[in-house]
Amino acid sequence: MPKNCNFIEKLREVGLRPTKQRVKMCEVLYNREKTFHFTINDLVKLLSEKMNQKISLATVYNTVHAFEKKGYLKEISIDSHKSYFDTNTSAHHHFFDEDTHELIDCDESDIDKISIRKNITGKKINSVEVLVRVASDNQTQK
Amino acid sequence: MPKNCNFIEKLREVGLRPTKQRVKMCEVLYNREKTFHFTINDLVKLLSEKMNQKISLATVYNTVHAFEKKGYLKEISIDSHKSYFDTNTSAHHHFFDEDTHELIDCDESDIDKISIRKNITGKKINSVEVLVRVASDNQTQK
DNA sequence: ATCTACATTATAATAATTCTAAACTGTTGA
DNA sequence: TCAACAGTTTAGAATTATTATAATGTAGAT
Ligand SMILES: [Mn+2]
Ligand SMILES: [Mn+2]
Ligand SMILES: [Zn+2]
Ligand SMILES: [Zn+2]
Repeated sequence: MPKNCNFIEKLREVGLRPTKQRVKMCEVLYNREKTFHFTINDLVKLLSEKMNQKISLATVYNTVHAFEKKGYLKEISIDSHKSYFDTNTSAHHHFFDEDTHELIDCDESDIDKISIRKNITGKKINSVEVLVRVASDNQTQK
Repeated sequence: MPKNCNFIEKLREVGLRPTKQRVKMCEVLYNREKTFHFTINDLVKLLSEKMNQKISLATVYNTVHAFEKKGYLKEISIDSHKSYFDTNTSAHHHFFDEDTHELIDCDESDIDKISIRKNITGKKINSVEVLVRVASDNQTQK
């Protein structure tokens, strides 16, 4: 989603009422250069601290899920104990930094197309995603 | 872990006291032909219903995490809302059936080795795992 | 048999998420 | 323009998964 676009229009296009809470959340999520990976907690903090916007927690959850359903956000499973969301809704792979708990997008050139030779009868493949877990390289005892 | 092995010995080997709760959990987890993928709830149900073994929920959590730390179990992140564990602790890929919420192991021949061309300075790769989400193929409107 | 460190248990506490029901607001069309 | 309605927000309660607490029990050693 480009910078400075009209979030009111965007929301209307998918049938979401452009309430001020939703518009503010769009600003936080999409007025940025790069993909944003976040937890609900990250988002609540950004809204209250950086944006000075008091939004009830229930609304943050509701809105995130509304955005997810409309294709504005994608949920990423990295850690069974917390939900991560991604403003990059296309199919893509991730690095996960186990030290900082940060997600990093891969692009096409980082990982070759995965070829799946297994087939499950009656089932179709919905997605194929790779997760590369990394951590600091601290056994350099030269 | 092979069938009918001596769980008491196995537990001692890694420094876990073979209490009756732990041995019973070993039986449920490892006396089976194939890899077992489960949630804590699945395991509690099996213990109480099938094995007629009353074990406190805290013990099930404690023991699962003790087994995880000792390399008897591996946690799998599939769904941010629930923890899945796997008796197959080797590096391997999965299919996840979104209809039944079942995990299926891939073997070597199912997916080629993944080549990672991205490098993050100061970080080493801990694991590379693929998750293939599948669901029933219901758009056969011939 | 006794001792001690570790394990189990019931229960309370915490954390993430969802529900509820009342108040509020964007949109529509008279 | 503005009443009416449907959809939205909200505070707070409820629910669910998980972890902590502290008393009791037990495996393994002597
Ligand atoms: Mn969710
Ligand atoms: Mn866990
Ligand atoms: Zn991403
Ligand atoms: Zn597995």
